[in-house]
Amino acid sequence: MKQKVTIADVAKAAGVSKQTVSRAINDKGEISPDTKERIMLIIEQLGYRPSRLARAMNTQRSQMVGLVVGDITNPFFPEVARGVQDAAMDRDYNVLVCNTDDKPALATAVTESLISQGVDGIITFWNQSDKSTLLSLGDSFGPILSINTIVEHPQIDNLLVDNASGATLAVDYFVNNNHEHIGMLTNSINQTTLVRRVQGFQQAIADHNLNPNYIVEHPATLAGGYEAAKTLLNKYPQISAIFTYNDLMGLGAIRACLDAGRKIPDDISIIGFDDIQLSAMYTPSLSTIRVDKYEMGRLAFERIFTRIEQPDHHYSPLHMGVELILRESTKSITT
Amino acid sequence: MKQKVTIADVAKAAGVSKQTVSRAINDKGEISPDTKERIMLIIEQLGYRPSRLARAMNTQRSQMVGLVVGDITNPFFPEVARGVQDAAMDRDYNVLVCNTDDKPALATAVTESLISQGVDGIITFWNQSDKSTLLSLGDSFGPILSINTIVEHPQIDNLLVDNASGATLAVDYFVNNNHEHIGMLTNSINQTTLVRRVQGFQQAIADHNLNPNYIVEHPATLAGGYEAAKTLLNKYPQISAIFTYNDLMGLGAIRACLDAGRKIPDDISIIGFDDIQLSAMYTPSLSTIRVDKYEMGRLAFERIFTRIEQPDHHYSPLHMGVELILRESTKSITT
DNA sequence: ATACTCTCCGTTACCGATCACGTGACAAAA
DNA sequence: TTTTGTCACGTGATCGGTAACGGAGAGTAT
Repeated sequence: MKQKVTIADVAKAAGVSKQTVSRAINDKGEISPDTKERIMLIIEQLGYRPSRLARAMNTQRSQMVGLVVGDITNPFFPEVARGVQDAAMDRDYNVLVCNTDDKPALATAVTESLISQGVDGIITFWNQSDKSTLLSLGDSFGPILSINTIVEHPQIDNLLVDNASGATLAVDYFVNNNHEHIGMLTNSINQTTLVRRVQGFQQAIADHNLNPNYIVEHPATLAGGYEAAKTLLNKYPQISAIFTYNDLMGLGAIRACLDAGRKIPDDISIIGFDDIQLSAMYTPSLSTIRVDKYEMGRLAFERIFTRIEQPDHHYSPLHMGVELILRESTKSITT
Repeated sequence: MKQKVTIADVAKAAGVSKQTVSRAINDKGEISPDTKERIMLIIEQLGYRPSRLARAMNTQRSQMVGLVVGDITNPFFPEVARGVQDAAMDRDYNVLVCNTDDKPALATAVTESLISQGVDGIITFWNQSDKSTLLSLGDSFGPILSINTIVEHPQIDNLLVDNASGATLAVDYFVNNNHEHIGMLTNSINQTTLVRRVQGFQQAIADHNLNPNYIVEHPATLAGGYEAAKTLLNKYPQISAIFTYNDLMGLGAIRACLDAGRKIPDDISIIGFDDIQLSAMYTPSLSTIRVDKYEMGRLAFERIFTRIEQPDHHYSPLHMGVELILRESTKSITT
């Protein structure tokens, strides 16, 4: 039992060659409608499922892509993953998902594993400054889409979130609403994404000639945001607005403010980054810089797919815009 | 450029046969330490990566498993996925993740796709009453782990969450805290998980001779929970405790209660199900029946892995216990 | 010296598809 | 009648590994 039906079985049952069966299932080459119909019927009866493994051996296309994320349980990633998966399904591709916990060693290991597995392309959140590994993989492997980290390589594509613009949006909003002491909570782990958000923040602060020293760093978690906000408010009580590295920190900051007896948004305004689902449901809900994560996933797959089809074409980097979403953690002055 | 290094290249470079190289990388068969070391060195130099595709052709093991979930953006699933992925990585396996949106047609399609892709086993949240598809897949394919739906088949394993016990825990808690009018919000989509939770609830209610009519059904979302709770409270104002199908509905119910001017937990107590991350962070935080999702994922993979290694052994169904987590949405009477 | 064992490694076939080419039948054109 | 062409399908090689088996050479027992 359970011995799988192969193309040879179908061929024998239909009294034709394997090649003809292959033609029938792939709609390729010359084949008479009669024969094809007959073969398809037999395929149905036998429950034959073509092996993509075997097909991949010849075509050098496994119809799989790898998706490398930091941690799928981080609310940011599932939406991206879903976008990738949906786009992949449209193209009859499957997606292998791996986590790195933002550890460079793990990132390298899982990526190698994916390549070994035979994926046609890899979408990776490469959130580390070291690009050498990626570059050599670009040489030895091929289609890679690097999100967040710009890598110059003929086989590597780039997708970038407008992190700096997001920071500018937040700071400008604060300034327009008469905030003069604006703080930021940043991630203590050095990541390319972080750098851009912080630099954007600092640039915007400088543009408005404000005090640039209200920065505290902590792990980018809810607890980290809580601690960071507490520290910031203790040190600089005059602060009336906080921009956070991501929404998790923003939510932690909200709790810290409330626990410290500061009212939101009357005493303190807070803007996060990413717009994870939780932010809209929180009490009070968190204003944030939205990134369209689902669309990002779809875009990422479409690009890597195009690259797989046309490897040597030149592609320009993809940019994901951001959007300021105002909710209960900010209060606009009435005009 | 980019032409992949094959085992033949390594063999030629080392002046040995492919078989010997194979022996070197797999530590299998007789090979002298010298030769092996020499080959490994050349592998390193050439940047050779064995193709799992090719290996899979012979061994009939792709070292991939499929994970079929309802929707990876549903906060319940990422943790499960992470558990599966971590356990898989320990065994040098990769995981293909697919979504079904709980649509039977999609579930069948993605499962077929996974099999075609060559996975060694499939872990699926098969949340529909129709088992025939699963049974025939069990015949024609092999190792499948069905979560939530019991399927009797020599090739299919089962993993069950103690849904009924969870409901009992909730009702018993309510009763012990002097609640007499206990309602439930249920999912309007008919799923096996739902049935068990509702039956458990009804049984527990019956055991305590309480009114079993306080049930309202709506989609199992935040908005659905909101509407359902509103309806329930309008119809039966005497209700003082609500058990919800899942946490999302529970959170929606909290909002509805607050909007209706009912205090939580003073006027109304609420218990959800699943313990998604959001529940602990909400204001007020939601009491719930916790399911250890990460562990569930790990267990699921370990079982399917064991099954892959020993297909014809008999395995008993796995049970995941649940736990009552008390938070701010419930108030215990002081003893 | 012969036979036997044990190491170590090579040869051949094969996994399940596809690709490039080859072949036979039949019809239209010369 | 021969040539040319087209259609429909078959043949053999191939993708990159592994399983099964076989064989050469060194060492040991008879």
